[in-house]
Amino acid sequence: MTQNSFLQSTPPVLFLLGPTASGKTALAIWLQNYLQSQHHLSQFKQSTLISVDSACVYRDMNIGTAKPDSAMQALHPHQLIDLIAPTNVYDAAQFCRDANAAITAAHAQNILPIFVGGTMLYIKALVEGLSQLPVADKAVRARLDAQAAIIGWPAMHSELAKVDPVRAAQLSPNDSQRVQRALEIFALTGTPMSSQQIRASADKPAERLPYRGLFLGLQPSDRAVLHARIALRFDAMLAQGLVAEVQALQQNYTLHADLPAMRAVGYRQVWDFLDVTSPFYNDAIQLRERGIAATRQLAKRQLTWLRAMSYVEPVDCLRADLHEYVGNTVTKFLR
RNA sequence: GGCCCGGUAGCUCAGUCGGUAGAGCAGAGGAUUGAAAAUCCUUGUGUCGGUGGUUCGAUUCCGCCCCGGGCCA
Repeated sequence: MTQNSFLQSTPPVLFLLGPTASGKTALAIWLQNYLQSQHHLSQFKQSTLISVDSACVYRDMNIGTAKPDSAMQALHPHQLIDLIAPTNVYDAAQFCRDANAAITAAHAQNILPIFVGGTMLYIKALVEGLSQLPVADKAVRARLDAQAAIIGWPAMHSELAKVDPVRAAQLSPNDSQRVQRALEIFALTGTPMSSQQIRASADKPAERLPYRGLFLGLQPSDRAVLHARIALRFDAMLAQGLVAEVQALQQNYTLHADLPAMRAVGYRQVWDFLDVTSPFYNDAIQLRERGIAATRQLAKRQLTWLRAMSYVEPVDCLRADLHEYVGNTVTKFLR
C-alpha cells in the first residue's frame, strides 16, 4: 500500500477556523447545507458541527458568546457547547478528550466532523498533542496566588528560576499565569515543567493524527471591515440584553470576577459596568468602547495564531466568491 | 459685542522658565503545552489651530484671525 492510498483511506475532518466576527458560523451552516445537497460527491451523507470555543462551553452565556440560538441549533446542532456552569473551568486537555470522542463517534456512523471556532490553543493541542502534565490544582493555585499577593509575580518568577531555570528563562517575570503554572507543576511533581515537556511536530500534524484534516483559516483582507463588524455586533449584543444576561448570571450563580467565564470578552466589561467599586461603574459609553476594543484585541490574537499555524490554509473571508471557493476546496478534499 | 478658559499623536491630556515634545488608552507586530475570549512581550515624528512680530532660534513670549466651552451684556 502506498503512502498516498493510505492517506486517502484515512477518514477526513474539516476545520473552519477564524477570528471572532469573521462569519465562521454562517459559513459552517452554509457548508453543511452544501454538503447535504452534494452528498453524492463523497462517502458522507451527513456532517456534524463541533464547536471550538472556550466561551461557548458555558451554559447560560448566550448573547455575549454569540452562541447559535435555539432555532439555529435545532436545524444545525453544535457539539461541545453548554457543557459546564460558568462557575466551572474547562481546559485544552478536556477539549482534546471531547473532540477526539466526537470524531470517533462521527466516523463510526459515517458522519463528517466539521470543527468550527476560534480557540486556536485547543486546535493546537488537538493536532500537535499535549505533554503529560498534571491537571490544575485549585489548592496549589490558591496558595501560589496568596504568596504572589504578598511578594509579587516577579519575585515568584525568581522562585521559579531556582527550581526550573529553563522555564523561567522562557517567561516574562510578569506573566503571572505561566509562572504560576510552572510553579504548580513543580509543586505537584517535584520535577521541573521544562523537563516534562515534549515538543510536538508542529509542521506535520498528519503524521500523528488518525485522520486527515483540512484546516481553513478565515482571515479578512481588510482589517477595517472586521473592526466595523465587531462594533456592529457588540452593539447588537447590548441591544439584545447582554447586561441583563450578566445580571441573571450573578443572580443564579455564585460568581466572582476572576472566574474564566467572567473574564471572557464582553462579560468582563459588563461586570465592571455593574460593579459599584469599579471606575467604569454605570458608564455606558465606556462599556461600549471597552467591549469593542477587547473584541478587536481578541480578533488580533486569533489572527496571529492563524498566521503561525503552518498547516492552516488562509482564506479571505471577504472574498466575493467565498462560498464557491470553500465549496470547491472542500469537495476536492473529500474526493 | 466684551471678558475668561481651552485648541499638542486616532482619543484623553501632560510638558517645554524660548533650543521642534511624552504618558495613558486605542492601533500594529509577536509569543502561546490543563484559565487561552486568558496571560505576556515589542512598538509613539505629530504642519504642538492659522498667521504676522520679537529673537541667532517660537509649539513655548506678543498682536491679530479661526474653532470649541463658559461668564457678562
